[in-house]
Amino acid sequence: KRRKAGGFFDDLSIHLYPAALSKIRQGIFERQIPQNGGQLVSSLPKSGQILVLIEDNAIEPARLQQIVRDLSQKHPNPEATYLGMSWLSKCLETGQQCLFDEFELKVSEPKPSESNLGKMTKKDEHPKESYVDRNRHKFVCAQSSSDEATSTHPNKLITDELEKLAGAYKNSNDQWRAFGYQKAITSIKNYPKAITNRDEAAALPNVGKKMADKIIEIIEQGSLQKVSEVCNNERMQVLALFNRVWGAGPKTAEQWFLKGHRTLEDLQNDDKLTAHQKVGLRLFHDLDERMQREECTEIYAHVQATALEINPNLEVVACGSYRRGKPTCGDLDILITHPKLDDDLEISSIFNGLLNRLLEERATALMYFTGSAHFNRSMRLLAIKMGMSLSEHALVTDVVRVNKEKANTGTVIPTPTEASVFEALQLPYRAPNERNH
DNA sequence: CAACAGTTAGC
DNA sequence: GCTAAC
DNA sequence: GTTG
Ligand SMILES: O=c1ccn([C@H]2C[C@H](O)[C@@H](COP(=O)(O)OP(=O)(O)OP(=O)(O)O)O2)c(=O)[nH]1
Ligand SMILES: [Mg+2]
Repeated sequence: KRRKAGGFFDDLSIHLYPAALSKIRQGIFERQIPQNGGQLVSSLPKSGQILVLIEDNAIEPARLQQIVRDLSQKHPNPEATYLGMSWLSKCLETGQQCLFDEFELKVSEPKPSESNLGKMTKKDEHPKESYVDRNRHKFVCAQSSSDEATSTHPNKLITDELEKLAGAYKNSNDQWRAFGYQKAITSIKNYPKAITNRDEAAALPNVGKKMADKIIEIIEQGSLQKVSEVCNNERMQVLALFNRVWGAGPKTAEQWFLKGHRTLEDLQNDDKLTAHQKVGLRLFHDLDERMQREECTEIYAHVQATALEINPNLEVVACGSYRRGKPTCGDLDILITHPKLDDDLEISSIFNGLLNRLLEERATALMYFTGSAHFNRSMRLLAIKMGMSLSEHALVTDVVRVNKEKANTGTVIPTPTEASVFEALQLPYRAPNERNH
């Protein structure tokens, strides 16, 4: 492990560019470079000699060129040298600093024949559908939510059992396994017939081999062995209870359990609660219940009236499950905006700027706050696949992601209405009550 | 084997 | 930076 | 957990 004197990377500053670089290779290189005298640089400096290493193993030359071009524009540094990662591999193999020669990546202008214009004509000749165009209909945001198929559908026994596992995994900090279960459960709920065999199950979207086996076990045995193994123990029961405290999640629940806490009373006697958790405990039973829609209507009327007394021009909209028409609501989500038309010279330019944003962001904020959460995640995932990004602030296009990180933040698409957001994503419009996913 | 949404706030 | 919330 |  000790740093060798006279290593073959002595006095070299090296940056590993993460695009297309697997975590395993990255780990190896991050250990090897300092061991041989090199200096790892985590961010790109504006000046000074630096070697920028880019994965060139199994990557299209055009993509490689694009990365080099982007880098030299975003982090201009005349003393930077761009090299393929294979140079590093060769150095490590041969135990010496190899010549840059064929490994050096030069910044080149995109060839006119490869430009967008060229691509467009090529596309027109072969109107092959893109991945997104072929799969857009599979996103839940492209479909209307089935109005409560959830309580009556023919595979209820199966989804009830799987939901127990999904919840257990969520409560124990296995969010992605829980996410996988949840997607499978949604597919099963939308399937109109009672499932009878393994292939039928595995044919459903987001149901793989392991899930299909579980489904068959539930059909044949009436229950799943795994459910009792995972859920029926003190730890899981206590985690489920603690996760219902507002302000506590899987991590805190686990800590509390390890500290020896088992009941809400134990928690109340803990002197290390956050402000949120104290509220969560005090209102535990209140927050655990959902309100009737009618109660929300009353609360909304009160909030709206109060807001309008302050400024009669305010727009006050009830969002969340209420706007989606649900008969019960966990809370009431209210979006307040200001329908500003012209800059008001009576107030500061900073405040005018904020009011303009309130107007520009109204539709994306309304989309976000109306949900459901699952619907939002689906629509945001579709945006990613289309090279865009959707948040409560804006829909942005031409986003370039390098390993999920945004390398280019893109351009805001104006979206004056909810319908314009659906349109930009080439989705059929869905009214709020069709977003109950 | 990486991705599975994107943001804000408390501590 | 981690954790939790929306 | 499933997918590409
Ligand atoms: O993880 C989340 C949680 C919420 N939201 C959005 C969608 C959701 O509809 C809205 C309000 O959140 P809330 O938790 O109140 O959900 P809800 O849909 O109103 O359901 P509930 O009846 O439980 O309040 O915020 C998200 O985008 N992501
Ligand atoms: Mg709500």
